[in-house]
Amino acid sequence: MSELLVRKLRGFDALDEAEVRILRDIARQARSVEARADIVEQGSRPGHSTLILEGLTGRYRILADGRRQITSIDVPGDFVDLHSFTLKTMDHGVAALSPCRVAITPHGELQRITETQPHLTRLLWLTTVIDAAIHREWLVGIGRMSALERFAHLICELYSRLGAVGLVDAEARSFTLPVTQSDVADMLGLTNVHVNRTLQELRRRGLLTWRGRTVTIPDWAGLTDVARFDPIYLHQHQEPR
Amino acid sequence: MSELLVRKLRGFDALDEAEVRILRDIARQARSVEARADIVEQGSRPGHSTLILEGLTGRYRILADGRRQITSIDVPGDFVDLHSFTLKTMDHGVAALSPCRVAITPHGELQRITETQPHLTRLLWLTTVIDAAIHREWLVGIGRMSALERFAHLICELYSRLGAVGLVDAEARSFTLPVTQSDVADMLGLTNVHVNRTLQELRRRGLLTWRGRTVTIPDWAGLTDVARFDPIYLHQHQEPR
DNA sequence: CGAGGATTTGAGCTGGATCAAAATAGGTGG
DNA sequence: CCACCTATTTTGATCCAGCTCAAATCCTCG
Repeated sequence: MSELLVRKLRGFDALDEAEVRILRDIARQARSVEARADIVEQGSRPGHSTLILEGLTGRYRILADGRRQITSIDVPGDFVDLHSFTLKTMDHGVAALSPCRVAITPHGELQRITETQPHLTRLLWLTTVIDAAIHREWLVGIGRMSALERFAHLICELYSRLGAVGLVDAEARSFTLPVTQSDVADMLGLTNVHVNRTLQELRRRGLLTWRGRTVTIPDWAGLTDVARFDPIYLHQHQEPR
Repeated sequence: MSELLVRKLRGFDALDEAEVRILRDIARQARSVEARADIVEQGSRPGHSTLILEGLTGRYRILADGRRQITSIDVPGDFVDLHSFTLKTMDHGVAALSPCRVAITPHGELQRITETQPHLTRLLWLTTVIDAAIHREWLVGIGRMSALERFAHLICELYSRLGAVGLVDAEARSFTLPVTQSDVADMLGLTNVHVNRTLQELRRRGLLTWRGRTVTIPDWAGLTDVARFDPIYLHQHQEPR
């Protein structure tokens, strides 16, 4: 069930058979979630962490006056709230951005892994540390880059992350992005109107198309150049951890 | 030497004597770092993690054209790069924002803790997960809040975090903030000019004074109100982890 | 084939940027 | 203790990227 997780962690370090067995067994009770439904509520104290099998989810905060900021997007193979295992209380919500399938891992199971599987523990720790690295990258984007640069950067990031779990069409340089422009606006700290205008500029420059739910990148070099995209922050390479 | 770390972790969960002994012994080779010097270089592969004993440090990225974004600020008792233990390669730099004293913990030591001290491992993991929670809070600020709101929020956060390690004057509601307005600008994603104007507005409203290196908060309720500050994201309370 | 959500366009506005210069403050050496 | 030097803070004037509000258009899928 959680083959994607195995695949993702193998991208960071080799796994032995016992570890693979544990990971294959880690996620239970797969269920479907409809688009826009909350998967984890802000302020809740979940007794399990949720793994995405299909679809995209977003961690978000809504301010009193309705302003929303999506602080991260998660893709299949990601835990949306592994951090709730040590944090205990959710300081933000997690919503399905598209229809999703998810599975859960009881925190007791994670506890057992920390007691008996130090290497696996370090790898799970690593995934939360990479979440933080992505947050930092977004901070640099929202804080210091233009709308055009950060939209381009987001697309580069998603292409790389989805690629790591085999969810891109490498031939066509395309992937499925089943979210609205308003969702993208809440990720980039922009309005939907400005996201739309920025998208048009990316199209005009021949860097991107986005028709239906499919994003295509006709000029990867051009896009990474505009985005100043350097994938090291994703740490997608194997080494002893 | 790392009494502050003990104090900080005790704020999250009770520690037994063996754990306290390990933590007291964890940081070695204290040294001084002058203001503005790099403590960890972007792209480096440190063999140890650095703990702050005194002073303030910032994690930062500089873009090709010189724009700088500080993605987090660390205070005494914080590891500036505990994440480098699993990440291996630094995807950003860490600089001393003021004169600092720091100590180091070899990664081999951390490795040993993950092999033999699951509870301590979870607490160290927790500190990195709280770093991420702070990143998310900053994202909400930069993405969706005004300059005034986020400046106020930063001050509330620093007061809370410094308070957790005993570095505020609770009587006077003041603390030492030995950084420049340009540093604050790079934290908030603003220019130094606008930070200055925003500071004047905070002063005018009687929410804040900042003379020399001392920040005083004459009206905590007013400041938290402007900032929409809710400290849950700092997770500063004891519970079994 | 219709309806409601999503995208797109238009027009005017504003928070924060930019550029430049003046006023202060902290350190330092004499 | 003073004079000086440099970094920092503050002010002023102007500009612009992205916002707001409002109204089409265009999908999509039931």
